[in-house]
Amino acid sequence: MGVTKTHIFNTSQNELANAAKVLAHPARIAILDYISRQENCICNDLVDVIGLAQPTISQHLNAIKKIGLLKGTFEGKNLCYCINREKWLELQQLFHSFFSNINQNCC
Amino acid sequence: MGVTKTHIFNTSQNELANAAKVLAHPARIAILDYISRQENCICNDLVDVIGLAQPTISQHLNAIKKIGLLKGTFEGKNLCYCINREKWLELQQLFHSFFSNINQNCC
DNA sequence: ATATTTTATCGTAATATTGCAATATTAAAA
DNA sequence: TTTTAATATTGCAATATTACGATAAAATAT
Repeated sequence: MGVTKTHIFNTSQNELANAAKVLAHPARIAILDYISRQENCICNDLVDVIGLAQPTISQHLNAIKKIGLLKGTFEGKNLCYCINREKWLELQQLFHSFFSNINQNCC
Repeated sequence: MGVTKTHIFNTSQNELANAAKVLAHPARIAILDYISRQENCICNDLVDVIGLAQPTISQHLNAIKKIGLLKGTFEGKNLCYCINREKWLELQQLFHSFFSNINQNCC
């Protein structure tokens, strides 16, 4: 026990939950905030900007990457993290419809 | 170690992360989905509808309650869970502005 | 008053997340 | 080729989350 029973929920419920999980840590919010403020792609001031150790930042970036929210070059020194706009809009839409499809005639 | 360093992040980052944390489990999405489909307040078919044990549902409800997303009567048999619309709209706005404030001129 | 029904809490086990030091890997620079 | 700089991976410790059986509490019904 202690493991989420994903199989008893439908795809869109799991999808939204997984997306929310990525946003469920202030470091990842801060990382996305920071990347969004850059005109160009960032390389990595993230460790300095955020204030967490490099391996920790790397793990958070990986979590963000895993759901496809980042694109760019991920090899070597000149790597370049960017928001994947398509995925971004997709998630925006996902959250939007979740928040919109609530019955307003309650209580 | 192993504990989130909330103090190094700002209020709105922590706020959004905490809201996302509530949505970061399919059971809680399913619960909110279900409540939203009811014209009236629900009492508790949730255990049957969702398919998790009663203590587990109770815990999930508590997590949703804790950030103020539910209102109603919480005592006794005739209890009544409802979406707190004010908080709901607040969260909707929170996510909306997060998704909107992303720089589109990247990569 | 005594069931009955409904929800909450406690205790516990399994798993997941967070964080970092140490180390490995990778690619550019010297 | 050897540094050097940047990122990834590994291993581990601390904490959080998820889930449920057992039990308690609370309110209605009998």
